[in-house]
Amino acid sequence: MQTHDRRTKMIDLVRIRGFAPLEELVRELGVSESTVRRDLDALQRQGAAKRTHGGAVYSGGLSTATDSNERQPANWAAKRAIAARTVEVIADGETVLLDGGTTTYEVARLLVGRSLQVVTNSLPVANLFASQSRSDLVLLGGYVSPRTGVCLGPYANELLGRLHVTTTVLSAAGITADGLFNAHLLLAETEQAMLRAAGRVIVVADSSKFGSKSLTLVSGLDAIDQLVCDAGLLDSWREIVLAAGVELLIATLPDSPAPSSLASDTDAASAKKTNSRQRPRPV
Amino acid sequence: MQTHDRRTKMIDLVRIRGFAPLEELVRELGVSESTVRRDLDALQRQGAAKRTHGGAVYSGGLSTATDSNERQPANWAAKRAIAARTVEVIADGETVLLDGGTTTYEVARLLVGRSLQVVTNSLPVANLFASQSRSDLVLLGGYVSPRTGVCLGPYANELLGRLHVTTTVLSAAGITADGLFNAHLLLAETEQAMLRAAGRVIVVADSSKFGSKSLTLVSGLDAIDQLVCDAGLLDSWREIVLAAGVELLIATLPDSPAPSSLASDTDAASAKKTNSRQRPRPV
DNA sequence: TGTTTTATGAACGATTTCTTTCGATAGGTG
DNA sequence: CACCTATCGAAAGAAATCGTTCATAAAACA
Repeated sequence: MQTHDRRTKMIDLVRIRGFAPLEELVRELGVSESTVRRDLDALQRQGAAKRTHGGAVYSGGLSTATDSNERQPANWAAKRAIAARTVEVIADGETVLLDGGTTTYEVARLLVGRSLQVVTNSLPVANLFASQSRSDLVLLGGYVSPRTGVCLGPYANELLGRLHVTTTVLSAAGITADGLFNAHLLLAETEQAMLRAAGRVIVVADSSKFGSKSLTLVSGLDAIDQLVCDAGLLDSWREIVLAAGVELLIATLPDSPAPSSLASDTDAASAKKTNSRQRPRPV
Repeated sequence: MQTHDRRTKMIDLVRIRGFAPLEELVRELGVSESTVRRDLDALQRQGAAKRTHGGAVYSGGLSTATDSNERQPANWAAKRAIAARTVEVIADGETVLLDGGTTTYEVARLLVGRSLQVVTNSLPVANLFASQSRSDLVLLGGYVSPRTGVCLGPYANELLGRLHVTTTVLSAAGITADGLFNAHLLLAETEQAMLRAAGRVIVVADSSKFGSKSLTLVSGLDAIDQLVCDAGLLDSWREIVLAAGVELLIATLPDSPAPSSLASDTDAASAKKTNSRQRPRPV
């Protein structure tokens, strides 16, 4: 077996499994430990895999580009908080349309396990729900953008034209008084179709998005029903948003209620613990 | 922070990253190493994660169910050989439509990195190409089947009606003289649409599929241009296939590191090596 | 054909991680 | 108030992994 073939097989194995222990690679490829280590070094330099203690993780795919690497911790905390606040206003049984983007991805993660009908154009989001049987999943088709993993193009827009969802969760690259901006022309068209398909439009955007325009205008602020943002939003922006008739939801950082309840890990005290969630909800 | 919340966050982190080093979990969750280990043990007993040296891998999703576990080694080797033979008859620059299924997934793996236009209804296949910029990717939309991760339904079929591809690679649950069979009614319709969209139809099926019917008939043998199978195909089936005007491609196992032969090789080689090492060559 | 380069496997010390064990703290219970 | 359980953090020995080095074999090359 040649070196190149072996490395191809190796990265195949790592990619399929997501993580491959070194010992397993040694066994399945029939070469020595040293050779596997050297190959993994080469694959790591090449960017296809990332070595860890005991093996290697696949890092060539979308997963690395989107989430594995470090993001700004502050931004990440804000996104998580926004996502946690967003899922509070989504009820079980709804049909939810999820846009692409890191913030909507966080929303999607928190929705996994809920009883929902999910519609999305994002491949990473679809992967979250694909294995679940709790929620139905509808994927918009079309051309898949390599960098972001979202489906674009006329097919996606046309399919959207025939769907109606109760709630659309939309992301944005920038927000000004003029409305929502996005960096992709095709994506803007798809998002406009998402707006038309929605009974309720929720926009998730951290405060850093405000005041910055991007390539193309998606829609005006009046198309938005609810906007979820972190507490860093300036008062001037709050006024602008409220003046446009948008309900503003501010996510607070310290509180992070995980709505997903796992099965009883320890049988004893779980019943009492579930009561620990205290959130006086004024109606 | 409560134990349950912490474990929820932990499995979230592991799921997002695919692999999470222990040290990273210690840092991000703000607890001691011992606690993280104990939690990972619990999550592993629960089946949500799998511990490895230095961290944990997510094991709750589709990846585990579909590929990480062991498949039948014989069948797997046949599928790989079929896939290797199939990609030989696919030229760069083609527009290839890839069906769902484990064999077509192997074909897809070997096509990653080629310069192609790929159309598929399979989420796992799409994930293989999503990160690549070498090949364009078009994903069929529609309802996503939770178990297999393929897109089904009228939307997928309608989109297929407007596409034309040079080659369709189709899988089958069973093959008889009547034609191809499949186990899903909706999938059969989608595959019929795939046949109509194709300039050339390649069916990949290992020899165990022959002679077994399944829920529904997809098409007759005359719709097939090329059929790729392993060498275990009986002559009687070969005649039937050839009589239907199908070009038959038999996949051979050129490099199959069978464990028995590998072991004997190792023994012989080690004996020889030991001998030569004991007698150093004079310089 | 002889030389150079590359690839491979084995060994050893250094480093890291794992498991086990122990003590401390918080919260519930009689 | 005393007791008990569950959880957590820390330490130490055991085990596994990593990086390096060296010798051999194969391949590329002149």
